[in-house]
Amino acid sequence: MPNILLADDHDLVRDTIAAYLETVDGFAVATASSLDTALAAMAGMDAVDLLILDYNMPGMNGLDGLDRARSAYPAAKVALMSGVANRDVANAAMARGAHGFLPKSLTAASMVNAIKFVLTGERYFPFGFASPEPAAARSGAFANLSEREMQTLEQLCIGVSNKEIAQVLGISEVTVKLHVKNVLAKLGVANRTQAAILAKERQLF
Amino acid sequence: MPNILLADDHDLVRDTIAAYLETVDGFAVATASSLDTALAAMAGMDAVDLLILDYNMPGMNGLDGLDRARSAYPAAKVALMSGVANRDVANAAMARGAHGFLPKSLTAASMVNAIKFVLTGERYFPFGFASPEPAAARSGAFANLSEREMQTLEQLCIGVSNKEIAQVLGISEVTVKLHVKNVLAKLGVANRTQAAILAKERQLF
DNA sequence: TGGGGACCTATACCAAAGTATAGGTGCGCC
DNA sequence: GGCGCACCTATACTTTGGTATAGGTCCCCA
Repeated sequence: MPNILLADDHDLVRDTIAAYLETVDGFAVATASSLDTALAAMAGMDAVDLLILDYNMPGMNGLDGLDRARSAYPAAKVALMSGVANRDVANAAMARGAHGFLPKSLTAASMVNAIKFVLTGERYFPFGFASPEPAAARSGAFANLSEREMQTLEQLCIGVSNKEIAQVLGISEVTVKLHVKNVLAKLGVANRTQAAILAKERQLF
Repeated sequence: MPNILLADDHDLVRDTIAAYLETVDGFAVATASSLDTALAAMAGMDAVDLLILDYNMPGMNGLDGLDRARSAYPAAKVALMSGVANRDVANAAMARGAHGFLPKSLTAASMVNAIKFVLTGERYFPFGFASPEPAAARSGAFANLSEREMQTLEQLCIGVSNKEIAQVLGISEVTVKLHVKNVLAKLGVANRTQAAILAKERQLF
């Protein structure tokens, strides 16, 4: 029977989640309303399998609270939970050794699955946060690019010169410049570097 | 009892994984050695809960095979498996609707956990692929960059001109050019675009 | 006390990038 | 046929990027 400590300063959120985990899956769930009370509570408890910390909670101070919890109780798994789920925060949390990142946008069922997953020793990272809005990738400005312009953009993402692009595509350098100019205009960026960055961030190439 | 179809052209890999899944967790595992035989096999089977496709396998043709499988059997969950696990491929696969990406670098236990996770309806994405080797990120060439050079690189990743960088850093454009030149040399790239791409891929900014 | 490295500036030069204008072909569509 | 569009080429030009060389200050460390 897994032992869970859930720390969140938002009473309603904390209690409802705790109740759900207890009734639906029989987890033993203790609660706390701040990082300090959570750490204090762990001192008087049996081994806690999983500590769930709200990212916005007194005492957290960003991800410092994560470090404090991990160094105080290295044996416990620690997952971060956040309502204002930000991709960078999620990445940083995982990089700092969190065992999971639980956005509050998860469904209750998914949260239980994620918690179970973490309890098996795996690290849970919600896919939606790995690559931001993959649906929007080819949409928007990228949609109006012609075929040649897409090919040109692909080369831009390698960082090669116009001359090299001309060789690869078998056209003159002048034409490449034309395509590049059109790409920049359609994407609304100022130069080839920005175009490459934009395409890279959208995971196009 | 979950029904799994595992398709991989590498006989040894396929059979050992299948045997492991069968004996350890009692999954019913069928196998195939190519995409076409896998799709054909599904036609004659009871509902398959999970289809696991090797990324490098006859008939896959990159991620086209994933699309084929998903459109042929929309009800089945589809996970991709790959030995030459590449972050971009993993992201692209998930963006195209894969329910999981299983690098062969996973331990057997982790793979089972991941498969169970996918079978619950969640989407599994190995954390290590979300931000590629965060440990190695600042390593290598990036380590020898001086503070100013890092600041310069950060600006390069926005795609701004030398003149603008000069304004932001409060130095002359000539000095910026110097820093840029040093950055390019230390990173071993030919121009600012490649430097920006490299840093972006390493998730430095 | 004398390097050495990070940092800054300057002049000069050439290559590359980007803009502007003008024109040509082929294709589909009304 | 005429129109628009994607595509190609060309000349001419300005701006930016990148290299080379030379020199300066500051600070740390042997």
